[in-house]
Amino acid sequence: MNIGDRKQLILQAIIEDYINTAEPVGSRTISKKYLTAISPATIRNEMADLEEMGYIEQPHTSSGRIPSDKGYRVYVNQILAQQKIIEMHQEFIKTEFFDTLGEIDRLIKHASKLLSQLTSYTSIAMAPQMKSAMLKRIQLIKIDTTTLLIVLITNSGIAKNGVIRVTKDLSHDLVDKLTRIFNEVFEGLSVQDINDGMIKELMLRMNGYHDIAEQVLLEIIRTLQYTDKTEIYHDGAANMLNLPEFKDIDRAREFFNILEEKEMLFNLLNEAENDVSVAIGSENKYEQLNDCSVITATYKINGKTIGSIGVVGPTRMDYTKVISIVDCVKGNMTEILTKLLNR
Amino acid sequence: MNIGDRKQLILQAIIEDYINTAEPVGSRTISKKYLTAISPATIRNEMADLEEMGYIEQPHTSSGRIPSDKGYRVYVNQILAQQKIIEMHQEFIKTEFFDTLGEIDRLIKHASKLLSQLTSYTSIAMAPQMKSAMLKRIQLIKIDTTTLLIVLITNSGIAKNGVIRVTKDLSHDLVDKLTRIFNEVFEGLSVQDINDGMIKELMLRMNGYHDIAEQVLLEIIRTLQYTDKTEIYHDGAANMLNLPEFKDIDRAREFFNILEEKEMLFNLLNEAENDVSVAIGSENKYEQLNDCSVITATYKINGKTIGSIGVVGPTRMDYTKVISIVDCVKGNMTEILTKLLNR
DNA sequence: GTTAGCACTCTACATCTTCGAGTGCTAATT
DNA sequence: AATTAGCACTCGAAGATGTAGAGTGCTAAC
Repeated sequence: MNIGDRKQLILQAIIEDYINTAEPVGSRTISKKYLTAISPATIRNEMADLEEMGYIEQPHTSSGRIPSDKGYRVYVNQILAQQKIIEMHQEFIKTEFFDTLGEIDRLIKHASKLLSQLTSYTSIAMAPQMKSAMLKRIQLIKIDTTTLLIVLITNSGIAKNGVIRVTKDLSHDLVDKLTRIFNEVFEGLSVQDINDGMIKELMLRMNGYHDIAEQVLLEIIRTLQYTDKTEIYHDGAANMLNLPEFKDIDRAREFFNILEEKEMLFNLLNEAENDVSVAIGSENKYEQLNDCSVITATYKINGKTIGSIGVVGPTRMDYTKVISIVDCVKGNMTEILTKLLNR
Repeated sequence: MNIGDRKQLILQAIIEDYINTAEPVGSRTISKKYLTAISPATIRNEMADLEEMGYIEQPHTSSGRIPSDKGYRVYVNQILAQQKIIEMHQEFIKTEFFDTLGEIDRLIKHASKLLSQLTSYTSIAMAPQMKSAMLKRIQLIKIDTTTLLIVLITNSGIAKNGVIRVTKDLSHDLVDKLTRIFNEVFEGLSVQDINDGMIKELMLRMNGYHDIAEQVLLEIIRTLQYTDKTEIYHDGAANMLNLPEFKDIDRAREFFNILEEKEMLFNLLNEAENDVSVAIGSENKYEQLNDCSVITATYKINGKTIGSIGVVGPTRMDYTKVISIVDCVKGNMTEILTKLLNR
């Protein structure tokens, strides 16, 4: 899929100029600012070719060209292939993160803020996913005669709470016994791993307390799933209003609507691949994002993917910069989380 | 501070028309739509007086009048005094809430969504404040050799977690003993109540484990305070972009910036008074909100205020409707929470 | 005290014009 | 054969102009 060296250079020039100015780029500009050795006329010919091939577009006759999604794709692939990831802000991000030891939630929110500040776009981030996390420990605590607190602790050291109301007054000994059984059956498993066999075993051992066992089990599943879909953060939404592409109120409103659809953000982040992935304009599965680009990456603990972060910006996005930053933030999160867990 | 019956009627007409249309209101409109018995000329005279008194303003010579903050204030005071709170959506809100039994967080988020949907403005809501909540129970759980999970349970049945890392490997018995001491010293108190005397007592009884006691105490305080300032939700921000007053991107950007300042939202909600309070335009303590109105109310458990909710909209806001809705949602939250706790 | 009448003001909107950036094509140049 | 200069043409952005309409304040009549 080689499009020719000179064409490639011209495409790159168009993209980079457009990223900076948000204005269609003309042949004269390219000749003057980027490729002084080539005359505007020649560039015009090449641009006609590039347009025919679908890499650039003309908003109207007699205006300059703007990159198409396909054009950006070529450009981004080049960046990704060349591992052109710059050590930009590397040091800054590192020091920023070392200031936020503490709870994981805080780390995620901090990462989100950092992403939006550094990129000047909108960041999104999901907290560690509980559905696939291994349960290290389940603890039932009796709060009062009818209330039971369920504390779930995962292998990654994250704790979540759920509450159930019971009709019988359970003795402390019984609560301890239930706790023990739950741990023996489910320790080391994730919610996804639970199958009928285990439930049968649980019920067998819970003889006489089937109703409570069921209640607890349901609450465990509900707590974990609820957490996953709701602990989604975003930051820097207001940044978007600085961009010329959002001077149109309708577009802006659509964008802000997306941010309030947690479900959608969840799906976006859930598709993030191992490393850094980029979805450009129409490549996005949601129509509403068809003139945005989304860059996502996953963070891990001990090599296991547990959540993801991302940046949403206009298709006219400074890809090199944003990819670098997302990559770097993801790397630092992984590092910190792993250290935190193993120390 | 009686401004005269007819003037009052005219002011009211101006405000109500302006709320609907967002256009300056002229004398002819009032004569035709509201006060058919009075001629435009008379109304013009009265309007000149109202303007002199500061209740209405003229954007430019030869345009209609718009209400000033002072004008809105008179209008709102009237609503509040007459207890003109309508039973609007009462039934709907009630049934909506009965669908969300479960965790308190969920309830708050749901309330926030409901507020923004019903009002078409932006809602804000804070989760129950932990700083002033009474601690019912403190539970330390050993996760592994160096990690201790702290579970805090308040009187209102809300649980929060904190984690600390310790250098010594503590035995289970010791952890239980520490748990017991912490409970004996702090049960029934709020963080705010903690004083030097208690810390001394704690240290005395924790002989030999001062460092751990201190670590736990700090983490307790930090967890509660952190929660308070960060668990602030908002919803319906995109609604604002439908309003003509936000067609100006700069104003919109400013507004969205406010929403990302959790600190500010926290302070706004923290000032909410018992019942429903209204801050109109320049009455707001933050300059950025000078052309917005904020309506807040507090929700309670067993008669004790534990958090608050609010709606932010343009000064040209349908006060009657919004005040009613905020009042009603607050009432339902209080009811549900109290029931939830006492059953 | 109220109202009709009128001259005046100001904005919003539509129309027109101009300017400049950019193009594609052709013919000359390398 | 590839490149470039030259030129006529296109189109949008921005300013200028004109007009209609909504609204006012004032005066004089009711």
